[in-house]
Amino acid sequence: MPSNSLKNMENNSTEPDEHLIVNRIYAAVMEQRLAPNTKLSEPKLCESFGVGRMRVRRALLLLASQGIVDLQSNKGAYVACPTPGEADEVFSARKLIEAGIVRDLAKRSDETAIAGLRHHIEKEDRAREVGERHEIIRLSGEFHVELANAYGNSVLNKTIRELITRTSLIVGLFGTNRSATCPENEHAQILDAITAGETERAAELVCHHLEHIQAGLNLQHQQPNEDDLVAILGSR
Amino acid sequence: MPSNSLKNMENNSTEPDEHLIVNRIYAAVMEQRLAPNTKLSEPKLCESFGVGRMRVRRALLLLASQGIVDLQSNKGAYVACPTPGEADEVFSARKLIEAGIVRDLAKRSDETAIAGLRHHIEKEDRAREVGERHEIIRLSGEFHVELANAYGNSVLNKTIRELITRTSLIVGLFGTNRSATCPENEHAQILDAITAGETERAAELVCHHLEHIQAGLNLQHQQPNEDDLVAILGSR
DNA sequence: TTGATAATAATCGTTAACGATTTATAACAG
DNA sequence: CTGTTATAAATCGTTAACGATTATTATCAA
Repeated sequence: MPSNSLKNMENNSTEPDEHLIVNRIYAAVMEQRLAPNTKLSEPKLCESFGVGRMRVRRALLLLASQGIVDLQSNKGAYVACPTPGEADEVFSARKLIEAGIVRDLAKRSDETAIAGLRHHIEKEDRAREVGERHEIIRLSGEFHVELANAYGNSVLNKTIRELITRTSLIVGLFGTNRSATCPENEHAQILDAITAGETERAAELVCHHLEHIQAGLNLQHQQPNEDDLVAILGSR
Repeated sequence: MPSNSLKNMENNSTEPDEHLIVNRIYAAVMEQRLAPNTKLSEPKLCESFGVGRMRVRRALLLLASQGIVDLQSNKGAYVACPTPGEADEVFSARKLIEAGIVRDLAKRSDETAIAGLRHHIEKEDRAREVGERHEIIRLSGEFHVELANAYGNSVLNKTIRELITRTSLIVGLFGTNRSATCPENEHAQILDAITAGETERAAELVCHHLEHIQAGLNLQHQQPNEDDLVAILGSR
């Protein structure tokens, strides 16, 4: 029941900023616990996070500026529903940026960064064995965040995080049954190319990797998700 | 007198969004009419744009999320003062993204896009002849925006616009007397490489171009700008 | 005159309240 | 029973007001 997944996000009450709210929603979208078109009503969010309306409103504005939520005037905030055109743009941008990142990473051959990425891939493998769906999805996307992390540029880091979150929305909308995660072992191949210092091959592998994800989508029939049905049929 | 430059920004009262405020401040920063560390007090902005405090506050939040302004708790909003480390990150990110863009542009060889860029360079040349400082600065930065525009990806477009604006702040802080604009004729060289379809050369030219700008900076002595002096000496 | 201290003014952050629009519910005609 | 209309509830956007903090000015001692 993905419509109740907001309940999982209580307030830690440690951070004064509204970035906490943003990060929580980021995480929920990344793990596909928040489906596209889910309504994010202000009163519900206020209660969930235990903060005033202003904080929630600011967080929603930030999320809207990043294409994660859609603010409809006088109607409210909804988790964004990327169009096929936007999906193209996101993948295109990701290919360009991530190819550049791995190219430079392969040039550097930073041992500790590579070790960290290797460790992450092991975590992915273990999660796949156990079969925790949310965990697999989360780690699968997080690998790409870790790539940007290893590069150590906060600007690109932020952009990539944003794009990966939007990718989660795209996969949630257009993805076929088993396309929610990255094709396995491709991450390992990319890392191998980086480790070997093969810059162009690493860049190509990343591009192909993203194209594989894109190929697993069905951009024609934007499948109406379950939440839509719930909204149409009513919940009581 | 750069401290009064806010006066030039009256409200058009056509657009309902607060993006208008954001864009005005963007433009002012790009043309270096708003120097780093300039205080953006809410009452002044409200009056300048003829809007309520909420709008101004939202705009400032958006600008802060993009690193253009710095929100200091209980003190107010100030035009950001990038550190040398941030400057490095901005240039590094720009090199990666813009190199990728021109590489792909050279691959495509889109006639109309090239014609548009050629036209823009002509405008730059004319402005240089006339000697309008603000105009030169604006067009010089805008060429890079036009590159992203030609690529036609709104995601990269937004990111590049953000980075170029931050570059204006960096040049304003660390730039030497005549380093405010891009080295002339380098834009033309880049476009020539794109037109000729020389992908790698175009990418290298862009990187070198950005490195030239970076080389014209003096990251050691962060020159205290005039506005600081005005604030110290008082204005009456 | 210079420096420190106290009082005043201005600004910021937040909360609460109000109208406006939308959505849900209920009543009713066909 | 279906479709429509009218009422009621809920939500959103905005404005106004209130403490709290900061900046400025004025006062006074050295």
